[in-house]
Amino acid sequence: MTAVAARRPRLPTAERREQIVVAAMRCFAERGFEGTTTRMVARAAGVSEGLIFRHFPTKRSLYRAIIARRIAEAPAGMMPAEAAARGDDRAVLSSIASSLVARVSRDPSFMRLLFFSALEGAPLSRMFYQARVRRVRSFLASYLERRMDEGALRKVDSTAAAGAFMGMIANYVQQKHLFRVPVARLAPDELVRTWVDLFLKGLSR
Amino acid sequence: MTAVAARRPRLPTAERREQIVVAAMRCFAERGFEGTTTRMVARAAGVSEGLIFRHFPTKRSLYRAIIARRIAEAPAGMMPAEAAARGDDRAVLSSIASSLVARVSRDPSFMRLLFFSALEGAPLSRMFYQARVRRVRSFLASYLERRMDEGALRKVDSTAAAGAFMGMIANYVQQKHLFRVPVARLAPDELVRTWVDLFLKGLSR
DNA sequence: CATTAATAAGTAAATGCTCACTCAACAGCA
DNA sequence: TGCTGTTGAGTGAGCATTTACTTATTAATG
Repeated sequence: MTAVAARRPRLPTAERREQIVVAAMRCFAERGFEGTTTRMVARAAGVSEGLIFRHFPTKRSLYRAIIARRIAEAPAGMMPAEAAARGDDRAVLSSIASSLVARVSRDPSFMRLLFFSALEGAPLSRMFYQARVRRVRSFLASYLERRMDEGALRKVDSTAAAGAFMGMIANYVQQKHLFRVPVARLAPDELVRTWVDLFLKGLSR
Repeated sequence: MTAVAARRPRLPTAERREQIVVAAMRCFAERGFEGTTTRMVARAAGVSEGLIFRHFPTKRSLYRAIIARRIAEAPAGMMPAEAAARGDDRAVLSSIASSLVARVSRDPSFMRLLFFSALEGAPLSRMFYQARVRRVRSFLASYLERRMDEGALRKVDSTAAAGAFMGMIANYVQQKHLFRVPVARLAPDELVRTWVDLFLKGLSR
């Protein structure tokens, strides 16, 4: 974990900065802003505490850099345009659900960071939420709305419906990776199918 | 907020303890364990910092006392036994949903505390979760299972189904009271109806 | 291609401040 | 008067941040 400096590993600014950001991300995701000390970050990055402040003026600015970077990442697979274009409800919903489950399983620190930032009231937390959670729901809501207009699904409030679907998934990943409680007998792909079936049947005419 | 001491208000132990606990609950819910200082708690309770340590040996023990107390509270209305007994699906689901929404609206600090404790890895956080979240879901899962056995609902994994329903609600209250983003066009009771309709139709045979 | 001046990367050790926690003294009540 | 709830002034530890300094890399010059 700790990249111990094997004798003076002088790095160019960008690389070192990257290294610090990566280490800090792990720390902040694990213990939150208040729960993380600059000493911990330095240890995790394998550098001296002072160096952190050469790259970032304050601890808070390091935190901001991390959130900003995660905001910038693209939510790949969670807005399946093709499936949406051809009106394949099942594919749209499955894609959203399974890519969300997969993404969080691969990197739970992301979700932890999201929740920490919301709870601790970081200034960027709203943007964080908008960029990474809201957008997917809006995409789904628009899609559902269109399908309702086409008469393929029964009419209900599209935002509420999209929220309901996202909630099924969110609840699962939260329990699994945030509360870390045993969560379901079903395998992830069976769960996804269950959600999609339930939801589509619920919206059928 | 700060109950300023109007000249030496000597209180019996139990009362003073209560007062400290209540103030500390607000603080910890707002900023988490790491983000709260004993000074803040003292201010909020209107007592000196020293007094806190006469009633609780450590900051952590105060935190534990709070979590323990919240574990002990009963989740009123969220396990509607009568409606369940007479097999009124709509009443069971509506009752769970609307009492959860109402409870969190009335006291959002509860949910914040739950999430903080999970993220910060408080020792009691698992019990907290079990007592207050898991139990309701288990209740619902058993109910659904029974109704499936009776042939009133189609057969799906009851735990997954219960989780899906709870997720719809949880997602909503989280967005509203934790992320504090604008969340739905619908009024709470309309939302509840939408969830229940969607879910029951999804489980119909 | 040396030599060296300038700069960038790095650190250890301070700095002042805040934290959780303690304690001697005091004030209200039986 | 003795008991106890209460205070406010401590205390050392640990925090984010700064400083003063060392060492590696680059660039310019003869």
